[in-house]
Amino acid sequence: MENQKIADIFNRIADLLDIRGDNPFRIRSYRAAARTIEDLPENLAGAAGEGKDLTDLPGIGKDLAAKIAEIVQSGRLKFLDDLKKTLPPGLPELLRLEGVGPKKVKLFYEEAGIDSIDSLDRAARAGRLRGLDRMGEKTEEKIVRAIESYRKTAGRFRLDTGFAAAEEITAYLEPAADDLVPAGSLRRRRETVGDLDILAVTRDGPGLMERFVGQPETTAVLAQGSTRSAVRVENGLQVDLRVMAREEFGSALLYFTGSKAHNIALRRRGRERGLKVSEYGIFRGEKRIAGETEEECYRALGLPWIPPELRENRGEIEAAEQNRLPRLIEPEAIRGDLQMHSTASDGKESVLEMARAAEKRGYRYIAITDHSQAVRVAGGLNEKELAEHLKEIDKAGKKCPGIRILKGVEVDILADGTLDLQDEILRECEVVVASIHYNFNLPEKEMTRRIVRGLKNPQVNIFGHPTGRLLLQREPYSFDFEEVVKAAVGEGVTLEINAHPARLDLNDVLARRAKELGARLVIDTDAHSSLQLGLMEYGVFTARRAWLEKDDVINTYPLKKLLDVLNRPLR
DNA sequence: GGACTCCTGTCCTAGTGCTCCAAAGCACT
Repeated sequence: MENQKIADIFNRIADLLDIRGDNPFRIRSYRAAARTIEDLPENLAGAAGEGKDLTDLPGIGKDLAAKIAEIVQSGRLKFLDDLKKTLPPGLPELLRLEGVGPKKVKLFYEEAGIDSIDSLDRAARAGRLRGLDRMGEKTEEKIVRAIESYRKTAGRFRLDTGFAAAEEITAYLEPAADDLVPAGSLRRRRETVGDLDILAVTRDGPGLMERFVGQPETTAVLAQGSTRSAVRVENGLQVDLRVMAREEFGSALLYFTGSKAHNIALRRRGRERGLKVSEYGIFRGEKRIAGETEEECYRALGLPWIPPELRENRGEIEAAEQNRLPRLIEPEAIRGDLQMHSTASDGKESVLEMARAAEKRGYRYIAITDHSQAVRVAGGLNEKELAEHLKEIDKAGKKCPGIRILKGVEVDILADGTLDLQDEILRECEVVVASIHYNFNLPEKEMTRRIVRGLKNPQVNIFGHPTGRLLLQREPYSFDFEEVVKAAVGEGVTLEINAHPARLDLNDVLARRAKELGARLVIDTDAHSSLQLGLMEYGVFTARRAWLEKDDVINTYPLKKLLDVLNRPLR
């Protein structure tokens, strides 16, 4: 069992208790435990199985340890099952709406009988909320907007959720298949996935299908046939399995990888050449001329193989035809990570622990960039504390000679565009990441001015998570992207692709545009624990979707060249 | 519910801005 699954159960309990108005400290305990479990480098179910004492973990006492044991053993938790019965099933979902928290959910339910997104939507549109305590017209409008935004992304899942599900399912199916490849938007590494398409080759189709629909995760069988079956699994994701013959595997993979726009363009191209392109192969008349591999399918269409990340019909077919597809950046090209946190602010591990973990990954350098004072929730540092912390970083550096630990900070760009720390201390840093964590709601012009002013500070090297969006959760703040990129280019500021799968910010489209405008990029994990250093691959996926090559990304550079770009001396 | 300790009772992550409504909920990692 994945740690995430146990953490999800605790978070669900916290949500329900929150809506019921339970003891806030009890609620916090569940959330704290969930976070501890998410960040755990080892598998909790395994540890529990070996008889390890789970109460040694921070925030896990006797009660929660027993609950974990129950989850590991039975896959369920009676406490949660009982708790669920006390409230309508649609209530927790309301918490996903921006601007709606437990207090409002409780109010809506108890005073207006609202028990789902749909009923809330109807009530808000009918103006039936404004009679409630502290509710007015503005709040109604805000809720309608929040629901619209939520619905745009409902039914989609973050890429990491898709990966975890795909891994679990393919591992389970492996004994019954010769070949097994997840296709669809997951293979194209889109930031979110709708459903999961898995392709298989096997000599025993019915046996594989039996195993697929019977997997322990299944909550509903949507379809079951000899070549295609579909199920819904525990977290709501729909998974399709398709069994193909060996000779059509390539064309099927091509078809099911998509995107739809890419496929349409390929089929049109085929038709122009007198060919019929389908998931079963490429045919001239009745004769199959390609189908077993993707390479031969593309070749039959007069094209080199196109990496899945580019298959969006955004110019990749023309580029392939003219042999000028980009040489996309590879994960192995990454030499360091320029944004991460330590215990000095809200990270889970010390500078030294982060450095040693990064060294193990083969990195040559990292930057420790803890928060500045404005981010109080994260224990951000003021000038004096940062000065002390920089000394600590130097000390850690001496203990870990195999990797260069750059002194850094993630400083907030305040609402007026000034920075949250004085220039003198920023000058002591080798990497200054400037980011926005507050006042997201400025009008576009004001926000643009604010960012540009922030980036014009000569100490700033990197603009962190530039749009501020959280996937499936929070829209980006509004600003003039082109103007900001131009300012960044002019000031020598590098734009971040934040690799955290909840952010992926810049996204693929904007990162590509930034490159076109002459910007340099960096891929950072923003890790809050050593485990999260592994999120780098998600940033690389996004960079590949943005057509980026190795040289577009500064943390592929050797240290000397990197410092040169950062305009800092090599010490 | 956990941690710490006073072994039953107490405290627990700080504080600010925003919004929208008139005192408080929500968001911020």
